[in-house]
Amino acid sequence: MSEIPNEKILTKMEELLNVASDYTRLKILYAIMDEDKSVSTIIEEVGASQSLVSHQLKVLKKANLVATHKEGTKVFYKLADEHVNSLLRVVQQHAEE
Amino acid sequence: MSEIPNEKILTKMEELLNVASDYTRLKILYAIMDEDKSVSTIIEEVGASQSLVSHQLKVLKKANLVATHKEGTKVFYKLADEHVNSLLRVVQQHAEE
DNA sequence: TTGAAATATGAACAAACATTCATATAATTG
DNA sequence: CAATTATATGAATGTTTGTTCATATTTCAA
Repeated sequence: MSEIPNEKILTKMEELLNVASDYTRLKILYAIMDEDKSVSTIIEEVGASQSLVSHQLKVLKKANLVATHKEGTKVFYKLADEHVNSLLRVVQQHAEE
Repeated sequence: MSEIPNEKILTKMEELLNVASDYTRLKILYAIMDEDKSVSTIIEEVGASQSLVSHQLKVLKKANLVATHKEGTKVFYKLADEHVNSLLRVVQQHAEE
């Protein structure tokens, strides 16, 4: 029997889903799925404005979906863990049918 | 290499995630995870108002996350397919760590 | 140190959304 | 039919949120 999870878990789930449920952020997540990339590269590949990408990267970071490291003036982003991958795969499969 | 999915797929993914990313709707989805239940039962188990549950059931139905059948005056809701289960499982696992 | 390149931040605004309250519709029973 | 139970709908509202524009910060090179 799958009971309804407690409030804390549900709120966390809501947060993760909320952060993932945006067109621009989804694109960003896919862009850095295989290898980490600099913000400028992400901007190119996603095709959104510098400001928008930066704002959304901040949202993703705050929710711990992505991690960063710096190299000179560049900042590289990558997926934080494997759960994000799994999530995207499940959702994509659903969307493709 | 995982390319960024096309616009149509991304929009569908965004929609699914959006619909799933709400506290009340998450509770509803869990309530009907194992067996279909009538609206009144869902209201009890979820602990939200009649109107709210009804509104959110409509959202879930429109997005094809749930399916219904009628018995007399009662309407029973169940999860539409296995993807919804998988999604909830993946997200819950992420939230529990 | 001046300039340029890369990234972040803040304000502003329209659009989307969750919830409530009141009311409507549908089915059943007496 | 009248009354009751179960569910749906619509309007109203306060809040959240995605996006843009303008500006700030950081790092490095000349």
